[in-house]
Amino acid sequence: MSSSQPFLASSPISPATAGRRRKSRFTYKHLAQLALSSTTCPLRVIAHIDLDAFYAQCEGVRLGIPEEQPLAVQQWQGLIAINYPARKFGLNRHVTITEARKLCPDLIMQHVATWKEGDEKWAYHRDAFAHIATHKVSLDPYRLESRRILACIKDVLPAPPLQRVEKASVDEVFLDLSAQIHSILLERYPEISGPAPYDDPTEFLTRPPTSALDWDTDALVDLDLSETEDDDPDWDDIAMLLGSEIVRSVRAAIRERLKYTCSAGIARNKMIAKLGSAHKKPNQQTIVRNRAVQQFMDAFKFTRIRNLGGKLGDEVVNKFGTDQVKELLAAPVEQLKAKLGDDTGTWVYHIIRGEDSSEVNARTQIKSMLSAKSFRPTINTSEQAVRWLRIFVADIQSRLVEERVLENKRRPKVLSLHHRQGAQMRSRQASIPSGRPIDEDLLFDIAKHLLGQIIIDGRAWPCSNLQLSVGGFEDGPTGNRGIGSFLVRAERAKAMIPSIRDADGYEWSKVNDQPDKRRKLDHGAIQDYFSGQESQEEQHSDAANVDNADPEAVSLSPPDTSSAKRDGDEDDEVITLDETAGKSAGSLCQQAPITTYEYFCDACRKRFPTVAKEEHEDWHLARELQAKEKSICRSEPGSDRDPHGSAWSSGSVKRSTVPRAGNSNSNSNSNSTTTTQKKMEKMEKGQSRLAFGN
DNA sequence: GTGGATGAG
DNA sequence: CGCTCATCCAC
Repeated sequence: MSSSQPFLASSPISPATAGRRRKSRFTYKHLAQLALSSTTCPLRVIAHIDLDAFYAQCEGVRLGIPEEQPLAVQQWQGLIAINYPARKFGLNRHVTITEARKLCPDLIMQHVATWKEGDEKWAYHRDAFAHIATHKVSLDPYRLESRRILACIKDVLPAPPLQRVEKASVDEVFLDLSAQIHSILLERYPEISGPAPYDDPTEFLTRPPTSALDWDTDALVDLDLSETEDDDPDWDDIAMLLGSEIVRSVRAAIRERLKYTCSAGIARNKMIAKLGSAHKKPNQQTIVRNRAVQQFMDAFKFTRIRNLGGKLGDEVVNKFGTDQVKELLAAPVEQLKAKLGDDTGTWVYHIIRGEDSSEVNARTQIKSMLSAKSFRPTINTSEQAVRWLRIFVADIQSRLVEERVLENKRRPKVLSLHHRQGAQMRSRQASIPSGRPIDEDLLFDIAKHLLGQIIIDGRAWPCSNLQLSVGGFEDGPTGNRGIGSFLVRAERAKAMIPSIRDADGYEWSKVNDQPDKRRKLDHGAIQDYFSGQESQEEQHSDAANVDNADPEAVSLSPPDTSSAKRDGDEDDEVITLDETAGKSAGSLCQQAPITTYEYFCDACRKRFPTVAKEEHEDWHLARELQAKEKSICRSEPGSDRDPHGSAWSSGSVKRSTVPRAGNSNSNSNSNSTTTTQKKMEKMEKGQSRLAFGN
């Protein structure tokens, strides 16, 4: 119904010749894993989208500057973003503004917005550098644009859980396209949509129709040893191609609706997708097919890989005398483990082979918020510092307002103040009392108190940097809305009626200490729930009434065989719910405690699993914002105006817990890091050799 | 929980 | 560079 799939119409693959000369390398089980966005599925498709010179584009769009015009974003004396036309003149981030002007006399340098003491809002000020002593930078305009873009992306993609979007930074997102692609595959290729022969999920699929794949497009298929290769496409190639179609449509929407260009990478995991998006930069997308992965990686310095860009990367370079992936490939895993520690060594071994099973985290709520200032001439009195605290508080408060107004009433629990004196960094934090609303005075008082503490136990002056931050966000006390309180209620339900536990595959006991696993389970459950419910129309008007379970609703769930039918047995990698799913969905609607599983979306007039609530509501918010978008005229090029669009939640960056070196430099404490170990285990077990080309 | 360190953009 | 944000870990 409302889950739009715009790409079904234009298949680049001609189904004409249905070649079935051989079997696919993939099985029905792999296909089922795809529907679940399993991180070990060899058919998985991940995209990384990266806005081109984002800050510069923001200013260009805001000011209505022609795209070919060289443009840079200035922050005090430096340039923090340079658009592509300007880069042709050899400009980079480290040139000063005078050097820049010399290299490119035509360059426009727009200074970022700033806050001024006493102001209620940031603004674009002329001659900002003159005010460095009294203003602080504000990146709010870019956060706001980032939100609009994220909303646009969420709008063009189908509703969750087919959609999975992770905001990775202000100008980057990851998409897990697996589930969506799965649904497209089933529709386009009925021959694989049926049950497996003999109901055996280990049966291989038939080959896809073997006409020439139209890898065409500006989207680039990349790096292919071609010649010697088996040119027959398999389902992973089809999946990538569909992924590329989706990404192209996402980029087109961003371009048309918001005027931004971006680059993208499409590949089998996050790491490669990200390398892919950086491969051809402005306004292009790159597909890295599975069979091209190693070749693609070979060309890189491994220091380009995430988590290897810092000290860990240096350490590896020093210990192995190279920074090339190609050369490090020769190092046996034992040697890597010996020199880097078991966990890090194993991780490096896999990552340079293109293996990365980190998941795309579907959440986008902010976890902390920070306002900071480096003092060019240092400051020397607490009076000065206090004045800056006031500004920080105003900044943070205004951002909190945006967050909370349109979001699920979350509020920060702790306030912390960091202080730097020379090389010395110190910080103190305090909890924000709950109960009363947060306002500037409250935050300001706490901040002053923290400053007092810092000043007391240490020589504080001269101070070269101050940062005030809030964190420990949690759902507001009023909100029965939100995961947090859901968990509380769920725990209570569990204690009272243990028998309902596990009926549907949830592991209640691990909810609190194992967020990652929890997340994974959630998705399997959600997936099945949705597919089982598909065409149900219900007419509750209030989520609170669900426990009155109208008997009619019980019939909601003949689990849709197309996607919910999964084998169970041996492999615990697959989330298997098969018949249990049907049963539990039924029982969900009969017993009182189920309320904790569900909420009712008024807009959709449907029930959804509570675990999907945040995501679902987020999606609605995105759509609302999009609707508004369409009727908004952009603000005029004037330079002293705030371009304040409506704010929408967004925000958080749920970074995957990635194996970083547990040991770090001084390899004294080279133990610990169990998360790495888990990752490795998962990887070894799941990552199929099928993932590689022949 | 707190404060420092690291890594990312 | 300057400003954010996130995660991990020893304490």
